[in-house]
Amino acid sequence: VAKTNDHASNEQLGAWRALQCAHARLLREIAQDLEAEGLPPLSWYDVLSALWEAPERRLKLTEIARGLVMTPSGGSRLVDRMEAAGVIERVACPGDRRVAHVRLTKQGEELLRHMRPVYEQAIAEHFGPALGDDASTIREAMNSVAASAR
Amino acid sequence: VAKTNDHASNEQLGAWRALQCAHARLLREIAQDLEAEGLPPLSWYDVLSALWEAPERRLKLTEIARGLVMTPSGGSRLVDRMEAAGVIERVACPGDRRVAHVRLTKQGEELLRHMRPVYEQAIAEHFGPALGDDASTIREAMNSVAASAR
DNA sequence: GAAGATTGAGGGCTCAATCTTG
DNA sequence: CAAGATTGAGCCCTCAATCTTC
Repeated sequence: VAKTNDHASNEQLGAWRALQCAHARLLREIAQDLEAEGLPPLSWYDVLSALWEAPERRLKLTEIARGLVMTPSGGSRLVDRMEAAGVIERVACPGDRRVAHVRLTKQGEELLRHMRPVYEQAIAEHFGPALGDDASTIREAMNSVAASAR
Repeated sequence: VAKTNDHASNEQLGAWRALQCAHARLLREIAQDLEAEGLPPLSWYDVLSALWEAPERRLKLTEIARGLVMTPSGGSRLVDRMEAAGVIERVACPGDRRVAHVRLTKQGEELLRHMRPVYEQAIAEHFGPALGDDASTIREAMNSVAASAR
C-alpha cells in the first residue's frame, strides 16, 4: 500500500486525542492515590524504580532524565529534591569526573517498598479493566511509538 | 475468571510505562513541529479545535477545562493568554451570569487553519506509522480508560 | 449554601547560558 | 571544541481562598 503520509487519518487523530485524555486522567488518579497515602509524586517512583532495576542500583543523571523523557536540567532539579529527602545520593563516577552517578539509598529502597503496592494497585484499578485482553497490543504499539521518536 | 484486582499484571504495568513514554515523546515532537513553524503550543490547538466543533463556536470555561483535563483555574489562565492574543473572547452567557462563555474570533479561525495541517502532519508522521492496523483498537481502549475515570 | 470563575502563592519543568572535564 | 551537569529566568499548571451569582 503506497499511501502518502501527508496527513493523518481520522482514526489516527481520534486515537491520539483519546490517548491524550486517558493519559491525563490516569496521571491524575495515580497522583491522587499516592498523595492520599502521604507518599511522594509519581516522578519519584519512576526514578526509584529505574534505579532499582539498574545494575549496582545506580544510573547516570542523563540516563535518568532520558528514561523519564525530561531534559537534563529537569532531571537535575528532580534529583536535587530527592537527594535532599535522602532517598538517593549523587556519587562520583570513577573514570569520568564529568558524570554524576545517582545511587539508591537504604531510605530510597524503603520508600520504593512503600510506594510500589499503591502504584500497582492504582494501575490495576484505573487502567487494567479498560485494557481487557488488549494489554499486550497496547504495550507493543506504544513501545513502537516511543522507539520511532527522533 | 474471578481474578482479584489487588495488583496489576506485568502486562498492564508494561503497557502503562510504554504509554507514559510514548505520550511524552509524541507531545515533544508535536510541540517542536509547531514551534518550528512559529505557531502557538498544542494546548491552544486543543482549545481552538474544541471551540470549532462546538455549536455556535462557543463553550463554557469549565467545559474547555474538562476537555483538556485541566482544573478550572488552569483553564482560566489559558483562556487569559489566548484572549490577550485575540484568538478567542469571553462573552456573557445569557441566562446565567456566573458562567463565562468563550467564543472563537475570526483571528482564532484563521489561526486554526494555520495550525491544523502542521498538527495533522505531525500525528501522521510520528504516531501513524507505529499504530499500523491497531488504530481503532488503541482508540477504543483509550476512550475506555478515559471514561472509567472517576 | 453551592456553583462558576478568578486570583495569589508556590511547585516543577524548559530554555539558554555557564562551568568543568575530557 | 564537545559532553555532562548545573543555575537563573521564565512559563504554565495546581491548590486554596475569594468573589459573584444562582
